[in-house]
Amino acid sequence: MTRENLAEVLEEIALLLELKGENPFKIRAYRHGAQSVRNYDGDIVGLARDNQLVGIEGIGEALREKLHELASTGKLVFHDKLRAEFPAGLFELFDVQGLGPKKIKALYDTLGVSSVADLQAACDSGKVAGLPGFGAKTQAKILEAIAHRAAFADTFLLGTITPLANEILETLRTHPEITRVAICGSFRRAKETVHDLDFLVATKEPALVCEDFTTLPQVASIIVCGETKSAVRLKNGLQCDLRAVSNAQFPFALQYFSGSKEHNVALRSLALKQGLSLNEYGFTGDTAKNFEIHEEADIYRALGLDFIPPELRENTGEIEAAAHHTLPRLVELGQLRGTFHNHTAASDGRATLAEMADEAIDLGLQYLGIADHSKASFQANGLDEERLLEQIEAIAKLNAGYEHFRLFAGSEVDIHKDGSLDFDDEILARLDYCVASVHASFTLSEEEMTRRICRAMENEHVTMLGHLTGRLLLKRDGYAVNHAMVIDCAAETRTIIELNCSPQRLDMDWRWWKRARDKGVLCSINPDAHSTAGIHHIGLGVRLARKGWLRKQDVFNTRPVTEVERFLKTPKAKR
DNA sequence: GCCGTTTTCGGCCCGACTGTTTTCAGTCG
Repeated sequence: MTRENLAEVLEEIALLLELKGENPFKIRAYRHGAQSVRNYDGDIVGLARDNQLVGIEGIGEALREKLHELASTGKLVFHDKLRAEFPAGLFELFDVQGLGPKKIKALYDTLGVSSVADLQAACDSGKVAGLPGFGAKTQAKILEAIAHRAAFADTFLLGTITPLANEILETLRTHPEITRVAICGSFRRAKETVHDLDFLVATKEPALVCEDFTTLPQVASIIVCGETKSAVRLKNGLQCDLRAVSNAQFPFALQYFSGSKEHNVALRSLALKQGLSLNEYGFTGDTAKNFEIHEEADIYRALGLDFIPPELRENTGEIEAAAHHTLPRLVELGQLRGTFHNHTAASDGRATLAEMADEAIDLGLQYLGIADHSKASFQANGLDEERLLEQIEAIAKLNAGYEHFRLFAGSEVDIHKDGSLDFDDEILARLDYCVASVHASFTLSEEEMTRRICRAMENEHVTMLGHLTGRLLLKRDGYAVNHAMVIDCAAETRTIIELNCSPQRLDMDWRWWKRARDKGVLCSINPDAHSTAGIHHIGLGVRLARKGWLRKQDVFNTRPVTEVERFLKTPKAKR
């Protein structure tokens, strides 16, 4: 049972209750509960198992008991009974854009539609258009949505769509009728994956701008186009929404559309307590006139809050911290002085040592850690002892030629199934540092995997732990591992944990960093670069580190080269 | 179903767009 399993069951209950036409607030409570489970920065599964879910926002008595049953027995009778009322295929209908619970229920009740295949057939035969509340246009839109669903994923990696997002942003910036522009939504909050891009513009000509948006060269089809809002599908399947507001409304809309929904609900209820109603256009209420709002920060200030960086807006304690003026000062890209965990052509990278170093120098870094694979990763052309020693020598030679730059000789050493390492201690001792990672035997039990990783961290030469779960976002889940125990072990053994910022990894997950930070565990923002371009992902890494509440002092590679050298020469116990 | 220095009951964010509607329901964010 994982955190995600728990959250998914709650989400599914919410869907089923929607189909039954239950009280919308009850449905929202289940959704909110799922979100709380996903975002909780602790061992939510263990707490649920031990029936210790108290004081967690959004989880009351009923959800506590249900989560306890689920975590301790692996099933939930309430859920099973609910599920038995509807065919399983009905769930996939929620993936079809434009279909919600009411329409799905109508289709099921009248036409017996219980899967996307049924729906396709019902549309093809024209039966859908004849239903009350449906029509020819609805039927055509459903067919279009089914085709889209088959052709594209509906989720994209933050790191891979960032260039496209910025390209559109720059185009909008040049529009003569647009004065301010921003990307909002989960992109701005640095969620690791996003469903769409939300563009916001300030303009005096909203309808014109909305129409122009639908003619961008990247657009494949138009979803909606109204007076102040339009939405399009790009050629790669990504949906982009545009909202057009006035200059005065812009800060409110920026705040509103940046979300998260949970953050906004909390913010609005806080505003209501102060006699203010907040929406995407401004404040209303008796005291609304007292505030001059020009920037987003002014809205937070009006509510007695410090400015909350978008990455933190998940309603996981940021509003309380902003009220008490205890928000962290988050790490910034410009504070990074170097980075570790980079590959070269010696293993499975593309560039040479010198090329990687030159790129790091161009980025303004003071140092770059090389960490090619070790011999057990033969699929990645891992280095054996002899090749590793040659690389150490090559690095020393290059270092002699740099004036204000240094390469660190390291290795991404495989953690064997039993927790032993792929190189002997004598070899590891020759390195400046070492990243230890799991690359095989993914199917161990959670206990075995946790023990395996902790054993590796106990090694004096293991400086940092690589990609904690091995997950590949949108492709495969990480292996089972107890995060809380690994974090505790990292704290005890003074082992750094990597934030692997390769776009498909972003591992360790941002939800765990606050806990790690509070235990005194250091983070290293590592790009796992396999090419010179790959080093640039440290920018993405910083965004995720910020999302994990990390400050400059929590991130090892913000330290200048001299401090890093001193740190690496100090025995782990004294670090 | 959750929550509370207005409340243990009665609230719970709300606006835009579309399509099928003669005034609004459903979906989405």
